[in-house]
Amino acid sequence: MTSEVPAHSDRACHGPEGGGPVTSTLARVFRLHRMAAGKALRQTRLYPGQEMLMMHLWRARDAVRQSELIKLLELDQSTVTKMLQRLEQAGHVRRRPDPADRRAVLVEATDASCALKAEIEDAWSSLEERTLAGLDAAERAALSRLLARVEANLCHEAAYGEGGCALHTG
Amino acid sequence: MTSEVPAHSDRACHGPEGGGPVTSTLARVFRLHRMAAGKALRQTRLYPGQEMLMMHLWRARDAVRQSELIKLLELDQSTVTKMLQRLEQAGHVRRRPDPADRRAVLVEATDASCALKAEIEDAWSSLEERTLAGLDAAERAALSRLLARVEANLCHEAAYGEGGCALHTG
DNA sequence: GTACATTCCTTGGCCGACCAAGTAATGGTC
DNA sequence: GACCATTACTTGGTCGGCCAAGGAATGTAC
Repeated sequence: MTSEVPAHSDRACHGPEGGGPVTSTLARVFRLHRMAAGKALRQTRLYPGQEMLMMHLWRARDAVRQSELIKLLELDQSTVTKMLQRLEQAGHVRRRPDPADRRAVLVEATDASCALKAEIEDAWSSLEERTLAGLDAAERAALSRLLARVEANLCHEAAYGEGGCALHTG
Repeated sequence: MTSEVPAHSDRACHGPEGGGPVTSTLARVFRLHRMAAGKALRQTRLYPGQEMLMMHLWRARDAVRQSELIKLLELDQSTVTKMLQRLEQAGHVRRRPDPADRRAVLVEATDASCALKAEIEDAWSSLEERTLAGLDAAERAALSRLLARVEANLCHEAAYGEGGCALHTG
């Protein structure tokens, strides 16, 4: 017994599984969203995913330890390393060794990158709005809440082998 | 020192969002979900994303044109090409030119791959269930419906965003 | 039937993301 | 001090995913 879901509101673009598993819907939604973000970001010369990192850097006005960044982004170490290498190459980020701990690396946004800040935040909120177009406040809250519960489920799942994801959602 | 869960994260595990976190929640949920899927799939030697392709192939019992597959998966041509090359290399897929149209390529699942079918579908429904754990039927339906609406928004975006839309007031 | 456009697929390049393995510094224990 | 585990980051590899550009067969118009 599965999917007596209505899920028939709109079939503009695709339709393979229609009301099928949330799983595949999730994948499609994410990809569409990422693509839209990528398109919006293209003029800023940032690649999708990098804007997240930069936003963390802008928010923390001081230099941030790379390990802290990794925890915040919940990404693999090596992923962040390579992203930072490219962002540094592009002049958006500066890295220097932490004098207090010679293993660590301190990262900060360059002044040049700050010029992008407003533009990116603008693009983000614009995309957020277009993503949620047609949903009223209650529906948005419901979506947010449901996604948070799903996230908690998956987080718990992931935490079984490792120790990660100290997730809490208000 | 006790070996309890550290859980001394100074900040909650939420991203850099002022008030509308759906966007970043979506990203995290998707990544978590994909990681869980990848872990479940590892024993089958399939990589995350490939199972989607294989499921389409298994569903269509006959050979499928690659272009059809691309439409079904809503992925880039080159992405599918490379996935198929790897799947063929791994023996999960067979490709042959379409005699009726020498541009086209016909793809079908190998018999060997069919051994994975049950296992993968099992893993999928299991993951689906764990993802939605704790949500009752109404909540699942609501989530499905909301995601579908979001998808429609983004789909519309992708279709018309090329140069026509220009409706967001900067 | 020749020229043009379209479709179908491949290649190469790039980035995000993972894992696995390795180096370097730090910390703790004896 | 010497030893070992932990932390912090890097490197190398692989895949999924995109774009851009190309080649080959097909379809269409003139």
